[in-house]
Amino acid sequence: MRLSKRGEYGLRAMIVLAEPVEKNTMPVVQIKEIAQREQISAKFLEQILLSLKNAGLLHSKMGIGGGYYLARSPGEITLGQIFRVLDGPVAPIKCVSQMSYEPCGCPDEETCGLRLVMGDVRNSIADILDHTSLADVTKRQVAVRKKLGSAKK
Amino acid sequence: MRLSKRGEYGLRAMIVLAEPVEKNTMPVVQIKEIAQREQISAKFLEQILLSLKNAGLLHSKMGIGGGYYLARSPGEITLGQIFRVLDGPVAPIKCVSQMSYEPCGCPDEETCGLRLVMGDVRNSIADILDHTSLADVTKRQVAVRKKLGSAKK
DNA sequence: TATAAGTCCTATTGTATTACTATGGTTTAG
DNA sequence: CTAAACCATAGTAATACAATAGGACTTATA
Repeated sequence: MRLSKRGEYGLRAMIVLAEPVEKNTMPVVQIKEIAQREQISAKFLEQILLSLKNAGLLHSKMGIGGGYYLARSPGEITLGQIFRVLDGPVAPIKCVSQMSYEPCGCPDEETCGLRLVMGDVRNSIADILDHTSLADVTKRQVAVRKKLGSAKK
Repeated sequence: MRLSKRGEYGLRAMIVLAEPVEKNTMPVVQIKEIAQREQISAKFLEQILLSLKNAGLLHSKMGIGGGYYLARSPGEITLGQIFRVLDGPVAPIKCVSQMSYEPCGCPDEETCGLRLVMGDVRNSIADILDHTSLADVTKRQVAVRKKLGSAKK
């Protein structure tokens, strides 16, 4: 049930891109900077960000001083949107996918026990991913940092 | 976030194998019969059932009139156990896996926003899979069948 | 206006995984 | 003793994944 590197890197990058927006600093960030901070190949990241741009989640500025920035406010971009662009449907099997249904091969879909359970799984994953925005993530990060900071020796 | 065919077929087969136990009929079922009912390659299914047997979830009887049967009662076998044998860890990324943790590459694991969210995802998947037994599945199937039956024209 | 620093875009490559297929063996009921 | 069933390993074609390569395009600024 795993997240691809593509998805992982893309989500990481989007979280990084949300930070300056929340802090009201310069929102345009370059590929190179994200790649360094997150320890990933700049070239690989490039094509991931490109996908996100083509999907309308990012905008970019070309030329010197250019880079990427979020197309909408962090509160309006959910992890589910990002995930689906990079890793496709959330559902474990196609016959329970809301966004891109396809029949699976079972004899009777309506009474298929596996389908019932996998439907639940899909819903609980989608619930989290579609109700967690980039703003929520940074908020949680801040909370954890504060907690760790106060517990420091 | 998808379930492999291996996992899908294995889960299907286990659900089939739980049926006769619940009905108190002969619990030993042959590969061929499962393969036909679920429309899958008998040879492929054979090696899936073998894995499940080696993992201790199934027992088998050789020779004429032989076949596979559940190692424990349907109420004591969870989908999570089956899933992990066939598809590995439930967690989307290794750094949130309870059963087989490995560090991922992020600079600071404790404050990694992605990790926090993926931890939630892992837990909600594991909650469902580890708290749903084969008995639960057949129970649900029966309930659905009854409901559909009463609604029939 | 030349150029450096950035994004844009496509193609290719190497590797790993997936989903089977093939083959040959072992065990046991009848 | 043999047919029906399980046991086990190896191979393969297709696909997806992760990354690399390289050139075209855009823009700030000296």
